[in-house]
Amino acid sequence: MARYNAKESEQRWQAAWNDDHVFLTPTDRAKPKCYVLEMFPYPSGRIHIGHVRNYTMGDVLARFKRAQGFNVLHPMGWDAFGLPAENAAREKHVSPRDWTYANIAAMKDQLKLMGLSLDWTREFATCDPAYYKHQQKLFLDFWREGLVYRSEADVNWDPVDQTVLANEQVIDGRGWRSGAPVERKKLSQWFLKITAYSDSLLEALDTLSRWPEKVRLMQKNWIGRSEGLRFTFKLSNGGEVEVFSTRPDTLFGASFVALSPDHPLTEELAKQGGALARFQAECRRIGTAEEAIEKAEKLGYDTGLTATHPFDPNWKLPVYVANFVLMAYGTGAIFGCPAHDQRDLDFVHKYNLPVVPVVIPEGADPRSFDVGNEAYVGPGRLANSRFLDGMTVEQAKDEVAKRLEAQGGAKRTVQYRLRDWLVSRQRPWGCPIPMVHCAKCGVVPVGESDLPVKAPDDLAFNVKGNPLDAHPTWKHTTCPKCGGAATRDTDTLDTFVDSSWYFARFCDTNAAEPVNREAVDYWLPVDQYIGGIEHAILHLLYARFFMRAMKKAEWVRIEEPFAGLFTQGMVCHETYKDSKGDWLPPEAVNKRDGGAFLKDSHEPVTVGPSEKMSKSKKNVVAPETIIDIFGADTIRWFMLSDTPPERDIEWTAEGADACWKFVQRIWRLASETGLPPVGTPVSGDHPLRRATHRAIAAVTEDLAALRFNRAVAQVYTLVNAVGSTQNAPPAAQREALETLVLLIGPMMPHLAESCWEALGHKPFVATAPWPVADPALVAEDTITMAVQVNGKLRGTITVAKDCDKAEAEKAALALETVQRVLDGKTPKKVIVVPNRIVNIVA
RNA sequence: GCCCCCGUGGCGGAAUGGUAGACGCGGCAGACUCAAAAUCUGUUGCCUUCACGGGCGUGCUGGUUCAAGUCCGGCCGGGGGCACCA
Repeated sequence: MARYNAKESEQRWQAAWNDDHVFLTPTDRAKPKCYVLEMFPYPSGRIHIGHVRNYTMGDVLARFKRAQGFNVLHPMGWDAFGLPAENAAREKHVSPRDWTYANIAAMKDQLKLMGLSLDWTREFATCDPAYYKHQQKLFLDFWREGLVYRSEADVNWDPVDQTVLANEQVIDGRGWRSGAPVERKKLSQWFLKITAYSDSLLEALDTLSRWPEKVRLMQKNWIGRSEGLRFTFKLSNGGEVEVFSTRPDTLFGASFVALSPDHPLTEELAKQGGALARFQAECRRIGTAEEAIEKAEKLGYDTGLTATHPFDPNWKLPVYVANFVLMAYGTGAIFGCPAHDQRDLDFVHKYNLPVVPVVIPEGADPRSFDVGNEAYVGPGRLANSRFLDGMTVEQAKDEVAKRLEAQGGAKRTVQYRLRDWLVSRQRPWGCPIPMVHCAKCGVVPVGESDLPVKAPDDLAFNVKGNPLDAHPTWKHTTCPKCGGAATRDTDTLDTFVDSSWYFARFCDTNAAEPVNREAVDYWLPVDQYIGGIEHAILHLLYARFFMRAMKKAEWVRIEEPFAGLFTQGMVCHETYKDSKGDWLPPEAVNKRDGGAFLKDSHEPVTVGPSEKMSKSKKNVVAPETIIDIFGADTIRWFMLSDTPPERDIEWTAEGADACWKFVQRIWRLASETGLPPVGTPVSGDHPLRRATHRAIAAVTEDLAALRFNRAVAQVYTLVNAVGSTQNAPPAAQREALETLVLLIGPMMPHLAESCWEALGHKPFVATAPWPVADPALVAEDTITMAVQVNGKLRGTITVAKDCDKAEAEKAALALETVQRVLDGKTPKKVIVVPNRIVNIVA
């Protein structure tokens, strides 16, 4: 019997699927739909093993749903704008476009080796003008709907990438791509009004039942809703200042008012120059980097002004400018209550201001309660607070709000941490912002008939700043409104805009408008989205916002783009170092006799922990290499086996060998001769038939729940059953083997086709219906029940399914082991859980 | 600092409160072979026993329950998210 030739088989079946258009998206609307999507890749030029894991999972699901009779949409495209193309352009003197499309071609070839059931006719790249044309249209729609605005603001400036970043793209005070500490700059920039949907984005999280709890929680924290009160303090200079507080109950514990260094009032006071202006500059210099914040002392500048306590005209509070007050949150001004806020407490210790506890924990004495160095933030009763004394925190909050609202100038509000999405990027390889700046008319949108606004091809990349801005002619245009001379906006959109709606475009990639409404109504939302956890906030929040904005612009009717979300784990590998401490690639290492050695010199190698595959640690394996050795099915099987899909998986050579052996084992079973012909009726009740139908039920359930590792285990169980019942009736053997092939179809599609053919069937498994389990063969008719005495296992009994309790009890008590332990005593109590357990309490 | 998740054999991991360790890797023993590879069979949590058997076992510790890996409290360890957000 010939060994299974994966390479030959895989090429053959990939060609056959392609020739027969097996994976084209159905156009009928009669069947239920299932939209399966994996996060589309950035075209770096090579697929890495993380892609393989991601796309294998998606492909299994797509094939499984197709077999179950769904109309499946399973497309692929390219998130193609971005900085690496510009860097390549600068270093290799190629155009970003040529570089990107060459990478796409190379990656597509590699992806095709995996045998993914994708509809390639829907492929597009976000850098195609045919795509971003519609994105520009959406931008203009959003502008019309009031969801786009331009504003001068403090922005996060990445000094390495020479561009601004959104808040979500600043990780620990550093640029998400460059890793450079982010600087603050004041620039006029484009924003998308994501905060218009703060509440909706927050509340709808509860409806996303098929999202990981973790991701929902991360988004919830990111949006950061808090309820509080806005109210004003009158100032000694005749002005007033509005503050925001979530703890208005602590108002009688106030000891200062603090303004942000960027507060308009601070600006005004600093105009006179001098110490305050210097203080202000100092605060700005420190920036937003994590280390800076960690080390930065709470610093204040006493303005000399005082603020009048809203409940006591004779009570004056000092007004400081403080470095820890953020202009972007609340009103940019606060009142400080040191006893019940750690930050305020640190501040007053420095400036010797009073600390008056006003919330006293249950059981403590109000006269002697002292917070010491740790602010008390727990519940309790109000004290030292005049008319609030004795109230709970909640009652006091309410009372203060009521009274201040009555006095005027106060308002209960909800405050969010979420900021608007800054989408301007000073980069040329992106979607140009379709706006024109006219001296006479101001900002004017480009006419829709003039879309797409395309960037020129002849960009110079050796310039400082944005090559688009530096281009000699491109930005000069005429005003769409008055026809006079005007300039184009030279910023491009954040590439996260590109990925915020691509899944909607996939529904009809030929649509003349941004989307085909009929197609999106049918296909959206995406039923199962699969990708990395690293997009938990950025991409997934932006896409949720985009759906809402597109709904407002009447392109879609839904608000949530992804009904199901799955975040898969990373692929890891052991790390290796030689005696000099330099990293070694896995292929240079030979593992034997419990040790690891260099392949050529037999020098011992230090084996380090398994870590995410990365170039710097050299612990990478190239997908194309392992596909070349084992074939795609082996790699796919590895990616699905053993480790639950949401966890990190470790790639090992032994594991790959084992998967390869299993491929051969299935091939040996399926290519056996001596089976009755296709269509031989099978009936009766044989253990092999039971194993077969139990496998159908279990694999079906596990695949539907994306428990691929368990589905794999169930397949092994069936294979073991086939192997150990060689004397089963031939028809039952055929049934078992055919079932096996159908069950592995989504996971090892090429092997399945070859086996299907060997079993005498016509192609394709890919279009064959999913097997259905016979309930009569899945159900057990005899049950093994555990018998415990005082919770300790003493034996088992075999009884008829659903036998009555008395019968089970009698059988259990009859066990010799039970009798020995009971030693003649009568049990106090016997608990019988039908079909499960008998517990005898002695 | 705040919030969240996870701790099960040598390893990856199973287990609606009901026989802990399914399935796989690795190990051990055997068959086939001149030999090896490949394949097949058996075995494999720990301790104890010639054996039958017995005891102990899901990070530690208390609790709820006839019954706890699973539920609740406290601790220890690992990972992640947010972080001057008033």
